[in-house]
Amino acid sequence: MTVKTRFAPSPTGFLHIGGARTALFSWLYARRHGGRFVLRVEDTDRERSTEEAVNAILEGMAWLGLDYDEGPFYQTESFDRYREVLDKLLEEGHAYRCYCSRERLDALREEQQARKEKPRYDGRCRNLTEPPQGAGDPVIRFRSPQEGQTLIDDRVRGRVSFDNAELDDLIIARADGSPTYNFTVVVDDMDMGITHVIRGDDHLNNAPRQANILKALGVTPPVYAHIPMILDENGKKLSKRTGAASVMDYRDQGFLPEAVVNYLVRLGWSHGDQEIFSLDEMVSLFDIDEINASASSLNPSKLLWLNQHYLKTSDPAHVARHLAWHLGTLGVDPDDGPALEALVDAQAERSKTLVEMARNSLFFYCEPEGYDEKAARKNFKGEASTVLARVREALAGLDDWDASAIHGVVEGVAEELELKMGKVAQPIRVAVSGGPVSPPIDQTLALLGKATTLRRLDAAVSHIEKSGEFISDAP
RNA sequence: GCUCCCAUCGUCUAGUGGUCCAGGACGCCGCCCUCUCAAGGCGGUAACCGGGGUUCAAAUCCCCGUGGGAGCGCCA
Repeated sequence: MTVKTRFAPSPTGFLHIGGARTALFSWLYARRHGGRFVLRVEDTDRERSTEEAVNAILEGMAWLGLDYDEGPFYQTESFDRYREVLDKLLEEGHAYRCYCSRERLDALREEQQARKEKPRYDGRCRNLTEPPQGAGDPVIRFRSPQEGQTLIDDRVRGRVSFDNAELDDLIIARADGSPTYNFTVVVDDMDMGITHVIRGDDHLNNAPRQANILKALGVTPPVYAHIPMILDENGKKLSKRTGAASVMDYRDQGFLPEAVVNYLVRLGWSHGDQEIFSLDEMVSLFDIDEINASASSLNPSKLLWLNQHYLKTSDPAHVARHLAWHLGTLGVDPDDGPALEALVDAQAERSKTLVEMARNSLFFYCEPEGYDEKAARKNFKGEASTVLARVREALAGLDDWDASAIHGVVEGVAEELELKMGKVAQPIRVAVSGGPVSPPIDQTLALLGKATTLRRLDAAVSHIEKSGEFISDAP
């Protein structure tokens, strides 16, 4: 049997992190077993479904690299098929028309709640032979078995049993004839030949209803795997207020998709003590049986750690492409500076995110706006201008502008002036970057280029001399 | 309220009756390295929710409690 999984989001918002993991697990399972992965958009609620949401979901999937073999399918395009199955169910007595008004249903629910009972339909129309007098358009309800139990052999929960008495006759088609969720899922899973349903455990309670409908249709239910929820860092339910709820927020915050995917796969799933997984490794190792049954909380610092890991170890050209995008959002032209791959090499080990990397690299593209006050006070003391002037002079005579040559020159000046490396490198750093932090000074200058370096050194020397005069004039 | 699910360091987790006075990772703390910031190396801190069983033996199995979560829509 060929494995076939699906991801079935409803387009009522962006692709959030929990949905992304569900999609990832489904994708992984299909890939692992050489099966197929389908994307199905559950848009039967026309009131709430939007095209923007569809696009946001597609964009999120694409960014994560989760490709699908079939789809995207839209449920709104299968209404004829749902109608057909509905008629069949009606004909065979597995479903019936219900004429109860919303008012009656609301009142019923309230009464039951007041009596501390579980709200459920009381079956008034279950055995009707004719429509009642003056009845409006009926909804269609599934005739749910009233006795016995429904067993779900869930791959992550184990065997879960439900008393059928707990399950009422759910509505499978609205008064306007449109089908509802629990029905369309069943029909689509059946028609598409879905073998494994991997979804959030908020659907666990729907499983017995769906299994019963499938049974009425004479079909064996798929294998279910209900995966636990993802909570925010405080163990609370995720909401839009949680820093990054949408996967696209993670892109905007400077994460690499492979870091997000690696982070997500380890949330609820593990393979011994291994933390780092390439996509290929995930595909060959992933299994439903290793999914944890308990909910997990987001751990932002671990994601940051993973992101830096990928920043450091991925192909610099790949990282460079992402960095270029972020530089662009900061209003910088990535072509108007050092070679990006070299920049990535220099900055990766001091960046947790691409945003951080881009911001800390700004001085390679634009003149620093003044000097960091504290850094200048510490490194631009009187004699610093002499040091910088000497460095400038030595550097000006350098023909091969590369890191090792630059290193030699800077070291030479330090020896000549009998200064420690720090006393020379740090003033240069502040002079060229405007602040106290940059990659190693030789690399920084190599990246910056000779002309820019000399120009900034000159500017720093005159800055120091000017403020030096000012200070010595003071009483 | 009813039904269903869950429960190991702060967090992600390993652990499937003995090899566990519980292992790894992130974070945190300390040391080393060092031109800054980092990165890296080394070391440290920290957990089996509680109570009953079962068993020669329980983090691992069972029951109860407690705590968390989900569902109970003409939403998905």
